[in-house]
Amino acid sequence: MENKQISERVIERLPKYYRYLKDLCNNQIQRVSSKTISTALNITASQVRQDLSHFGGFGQTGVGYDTEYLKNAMQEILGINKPHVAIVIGGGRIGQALISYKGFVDVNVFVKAVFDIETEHLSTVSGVEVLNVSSLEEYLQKNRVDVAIISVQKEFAEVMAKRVIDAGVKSIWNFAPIDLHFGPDVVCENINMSESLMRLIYKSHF
Amino acid sequence: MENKQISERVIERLPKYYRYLKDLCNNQIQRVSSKTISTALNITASQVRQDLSHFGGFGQTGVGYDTEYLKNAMQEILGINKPHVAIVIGGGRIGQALISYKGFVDVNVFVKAVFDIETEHLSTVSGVEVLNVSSLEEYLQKNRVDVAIISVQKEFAEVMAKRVIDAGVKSIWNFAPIDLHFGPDVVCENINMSESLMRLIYKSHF
DNA sequence: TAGATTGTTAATCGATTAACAATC
DNA sequence: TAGATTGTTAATCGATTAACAATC
Repeated sequence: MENKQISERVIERLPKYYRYLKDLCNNQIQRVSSKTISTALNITASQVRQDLSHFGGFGQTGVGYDTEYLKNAMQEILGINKPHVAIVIGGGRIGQALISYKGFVDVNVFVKAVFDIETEHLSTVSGVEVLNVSSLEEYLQKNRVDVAIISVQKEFAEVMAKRVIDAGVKSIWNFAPIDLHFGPDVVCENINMSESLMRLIYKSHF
Repeated sequence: MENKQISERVIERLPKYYRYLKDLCNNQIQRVSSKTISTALNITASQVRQDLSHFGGFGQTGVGYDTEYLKNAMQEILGINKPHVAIVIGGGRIGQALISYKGFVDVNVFVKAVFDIETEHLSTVSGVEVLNVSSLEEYLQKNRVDVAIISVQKEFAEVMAKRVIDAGVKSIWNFAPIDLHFGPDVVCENINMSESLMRLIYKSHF
């Protein structure tokens, strides 16, 4: 879509802009300045304008930004204006929490199935199929899946990720405590709770 | 403890060093070079040496690092050599998953209690007290708590965080989809799943 | 000894901040 | 018009990388 290379730093802030703009829209606020955005997000106004200018000129000189317009633009930039289909690999505690996670709707993501080696113990959630991992490849052949959510133990994370990638999935959302990296055409985000907790404890020592 | 100001970038890598060193120790590998570490972690050898040198000289010129020694040093630097007590605020799906999360043991963190406005529906986990939020302040007065884990809806996250901070808690691990910031003597790490998912979808558009 | 590798200083690179002309 | 605020260019700052003397 965009072809300029956007730095990871900027990408990190994009969801924050979106979230804030959604708040403003919900509160019927129609205009906002880079200064106001920057204050809310603990960054500088310069940075806000720099970041946004990577994707185009959304504001009006002397006036600011139209919240509704900028919100919609952010939605498109992020790609969450279109629906995405996800499956969950691993139905343990975290997997279970994920399939009933409310936040998916906000970003237009729909979990369609959960896979595990043992399906009996899994409680069903409406709209989410419960399947055995053995049928993973078959499922992926028949169904379009945009995102595979990995919530298995760290020993199995890499091999499960490889299986879905071999079957054509291009996006991995990984909850196992191991950093997954793949080739250039597969994207991955790691939610590493244990690393986050270590950083918290580190920072608390001052 | 340390008084030099360590940049957020370095802090992000500390848990990764620790994890890798633990792996090496488990595999009975006794020595490692900055080059080997850097390859495993997808960074440069220079960076490894720069990072470690912030905390002292752990290696031996011409030889490398003793894995056991460096692992223990990292453990101390991170502060996870000492046990930390945590409580969970919010017994929803994420809260439930957290109280039975195995990863806590690795970082010497122990969840002692979970608080919710409705305690009946909460299944008990051995060693974890189930309590009503109304008794939060009383509990904090009687028990030492190092970390408060916030897993309530975003509307309640800030107010719950404030309550535990007022009661003396200095570290907040926040799972609500809102960035919490506090004064200089309170540290906070946000696990923002919805932001991570947006970044994943953004990156998948190339 | 020769090769390997550290810790540190200097050079480079990239990201953040400041400044300002354009303009509503 | 005067004040506000954008988008962009230039200046600054900080983090990463390179280089190398020290030394095992």
